[in-house]
Amino acid sequence: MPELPEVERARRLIEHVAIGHRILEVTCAHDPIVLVNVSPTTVTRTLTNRMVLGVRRWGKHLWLELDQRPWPCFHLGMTGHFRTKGDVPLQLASSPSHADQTWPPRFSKLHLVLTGGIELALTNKRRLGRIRLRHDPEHEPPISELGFDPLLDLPSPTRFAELFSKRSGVIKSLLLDQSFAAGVGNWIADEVLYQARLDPRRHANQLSASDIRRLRLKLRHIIQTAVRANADNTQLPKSWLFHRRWGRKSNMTIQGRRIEHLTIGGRTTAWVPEVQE
DNA sequence: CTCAGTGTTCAGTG
DNA sequence: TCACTGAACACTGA
Repeated sequence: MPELPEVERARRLIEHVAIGHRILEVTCAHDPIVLVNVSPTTVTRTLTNRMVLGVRRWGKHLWLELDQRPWPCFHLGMTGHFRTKGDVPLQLASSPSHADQTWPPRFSKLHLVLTGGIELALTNKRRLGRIRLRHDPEHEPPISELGFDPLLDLPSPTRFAELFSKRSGVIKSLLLDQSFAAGVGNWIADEVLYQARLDPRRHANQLSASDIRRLRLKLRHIIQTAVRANADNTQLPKSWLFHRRWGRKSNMTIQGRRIEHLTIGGRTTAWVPEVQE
């Protein structure tokens, strides 16, 4: 599910419920796909009795800073969610509607009971998420291999243009490349290109200075807007392509203009030729 | 029944 | 080295 804004919401949720609390109990699923090179036993032993000091994010990766290393690192894949048992400000709650009352939830991969009676669970229905242990997450793969985070570390206009001049691939693929821009996923890439009025098939090193300037500002604007909305998609501006990119793929329009679909880099790309060509 | 999906990685090719 | 493709991973819902 998540692109940068959803992961940031998960970060805030965990920060809200876990900072300053100690982990009393850990239940970790036996799932060798989600758990990368680590056993459930080791995860449990590593986390039990630890104090949560911080919650950090870079791109779509999330990790906990504990009072003792190694630290747990998470990637949510397409269907990962953090859920909590107990009251949480509504805007931080995981998915807008989770009528699922069971606890711990279905597809739970990690379940933590913290001091103060708070419980936190990581679910992953489709098992594309990952849990890792790292001594220094920022300086070890996979996080060390990520590019800039558009929210935390957007390059200056000059630097941004430099990055583009060095890449020859198509811009849609470049935006999805996590070693270029960490946290951008399929719908954000399409939204940025639509709002910046750029054909997704253009090559990075053939953009003009003003193309690159628009792209940078839209990247920042779209991510900031989605993060301020706490990744509640219903709150995103009505004018955004986001609201119209899915559904039946025929006869879709935005402001009277036809939405077309292409496959670029193996992903469906929604775009509006009249605006972006 | 089939296929695509708010994602990533790896093998193979040019 | 870089860029691109397709497959794999696993499951649900249109």
